[in-house]
Amino acid sequence: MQNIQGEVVQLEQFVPYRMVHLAANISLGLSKIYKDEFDITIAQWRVLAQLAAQQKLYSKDISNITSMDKSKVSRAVKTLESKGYLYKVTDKKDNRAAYLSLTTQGKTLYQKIAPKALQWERQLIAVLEQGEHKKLMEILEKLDKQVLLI
Amino acid sequence: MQNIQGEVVQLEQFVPYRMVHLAANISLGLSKIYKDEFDITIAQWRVLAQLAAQQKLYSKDISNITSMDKSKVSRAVKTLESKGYLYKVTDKKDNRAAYLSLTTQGKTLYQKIAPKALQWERQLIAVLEQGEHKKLMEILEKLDKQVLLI
DNA sequence: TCAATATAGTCTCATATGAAACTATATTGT
DNA sequence: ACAATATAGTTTCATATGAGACTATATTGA
Repeated sequence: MQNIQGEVVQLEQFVPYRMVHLAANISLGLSKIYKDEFDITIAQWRVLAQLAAQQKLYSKDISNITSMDKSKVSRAVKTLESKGYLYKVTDKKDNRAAYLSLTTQGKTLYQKIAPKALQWERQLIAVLEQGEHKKLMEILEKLDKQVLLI
Repeated sequence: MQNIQGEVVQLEQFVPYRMVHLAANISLGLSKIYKDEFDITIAQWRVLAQLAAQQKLYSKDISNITSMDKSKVSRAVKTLESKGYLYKVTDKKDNRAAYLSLTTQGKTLYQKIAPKALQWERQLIAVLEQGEHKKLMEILEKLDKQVLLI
């Protein structure tokens, strides 16, 4: 039986692995808040958060901004609408498209979730030293741009 | 209609979102290599990589190390076995368990994938400045530990 | 000893997923 | 004008997923 020759991927030192692994754990931890306390999926939360930041977006915009595919956005929007958290208004200039906006109920939901999400984030980054948070954001920014070019 | 009051989550500045978003893009980019060129899923690749680093692991070990649940590992192992990339040997001390090892064919596959994976990683981190790679790994390490405590 | 409990790994089931087909509408080029 | 093409958003379909049931085996404690 031959031994492994040539280059070896040490998964613990392999950036993609570490990144994906950490993200999965973050996603799992944070989604507990959405799911257990508010019965909201991560996709739904993202739509909610985008609309909280900017009223009147097309589904397409949300899809572009968040990199979620349009099926996923469509489903999240449908559920949020059925629960009364958002409403659609067909664009008069283009009958295929519809602007999405949060209802009062949707904004209220957002206001309940947002502080808890931020609190969770604070607990997470509490472990970082002075300046590391900013450094992390810079690095993520760079990698975000780079990954699209590979 | 009320405006959004209180704390607002700026998704672009929200560490969990940025992390998960980047990881999804990394995963997508890298998986193209496994999938298109070698017809291997990410889960299968992880099993392969763990066994390349350390022959003779239980499925349970791989599950623990990689944080993949046991169903996922079981399925990945089953497929890799059916393709002749690994084999099982029942543990004589415990008939429930089996050691997994790569076949020669499995090692060869690994040797083909590993350099491409590393090359992909090099392209990714090429965008980082001096010292940022190391800094990133330190931060990921800290966050990894912290996320389990929240 | 042997009943109760724990564990390794597989399988089932209900749900989530993305790709691509599809519907309806809009835009472009001749 | 109108045929060809493009786009917004929904739906379908085949596959992937995790939770938990399940089988077989091992360990613990009375």
